[in-house]
Amino acid sequence: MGYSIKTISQKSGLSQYTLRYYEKEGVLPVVARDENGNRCFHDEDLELISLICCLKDTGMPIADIKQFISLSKEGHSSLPEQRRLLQEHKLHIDEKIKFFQTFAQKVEHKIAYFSSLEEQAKAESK
Amino acid sequence: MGYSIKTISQKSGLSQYTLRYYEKEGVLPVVARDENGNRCFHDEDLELISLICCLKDTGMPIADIKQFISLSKEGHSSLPEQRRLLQEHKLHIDEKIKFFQTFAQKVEHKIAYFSSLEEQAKAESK
DNA sequence: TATTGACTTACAGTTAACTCTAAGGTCTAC
DNA sequence: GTAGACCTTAGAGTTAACTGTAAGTCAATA
Repeated sequence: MGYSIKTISQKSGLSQYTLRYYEKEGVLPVVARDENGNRCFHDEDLELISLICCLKDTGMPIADIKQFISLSKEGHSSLPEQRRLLQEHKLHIDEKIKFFQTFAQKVEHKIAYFSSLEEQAKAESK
Repeated sequence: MGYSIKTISQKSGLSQYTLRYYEKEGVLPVVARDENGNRCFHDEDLELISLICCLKDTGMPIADIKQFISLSKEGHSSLPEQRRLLQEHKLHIDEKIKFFQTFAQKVEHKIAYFSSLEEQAKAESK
């Protein structure tokens, strides 16, 4: 009946410190507690944490994630706004992918250039 | 005969603060000076700055960029090592692209889910 | 000649995102 | 009944990467 912070830390890859920090900052919604006052995570929390990690790892600042999460507490009326935020972020990710692809090419060219310099140096040393 | 720090700031998109900071930290090699002691950038610098931005924007920490740049001062003998670092980073970028593509899909699914919830809410309110 | 503007330095301050410490509560096993 | 593992909080400290400030130099212009 619920997961400890240790378990969630292992499952999510976030440290216990980070999980507490996220809750305190409102990046995570307030987590349920057991009879001893210890955090008691559920599957929905884990799912939300997975989404949060996804947003974070694709470059969304935690202040923005916080805003997104605070909307999800407001129920149905905030669905369009939540969707809008995700769509905006999706554009961001797509841009980043293009950007990364361009830069992967650039780095590849640079690598080829270094290879050619090495060949040249080898030829000269003969 | 050389660009001022202001010009380079405009061309590179890095602030003057950042350019000075990069030079001080060894992220940029030492920049030439004019007769007044002012920085005097050249096209090679601009090219190198462009590579540095590329590495930075694809997630290389500036400590690593610094290491890469310090190698380029050592001439031909360090070419293979420079190439190795770039190749390693290229793998990193490729991984990130895959990761981002996966997450773009995940976010897209979430958007679709929100849309369906909105439809449902609309239907219920009728 | 005085002021304006662009530059210089050294160094202090800021921001985001953790990360750790200290002091303490609760449960289980020996 | 105490040792050890787990949890709690408040708040301090850390790290990377800037960003800003203060005090000063220099050259061109009103």
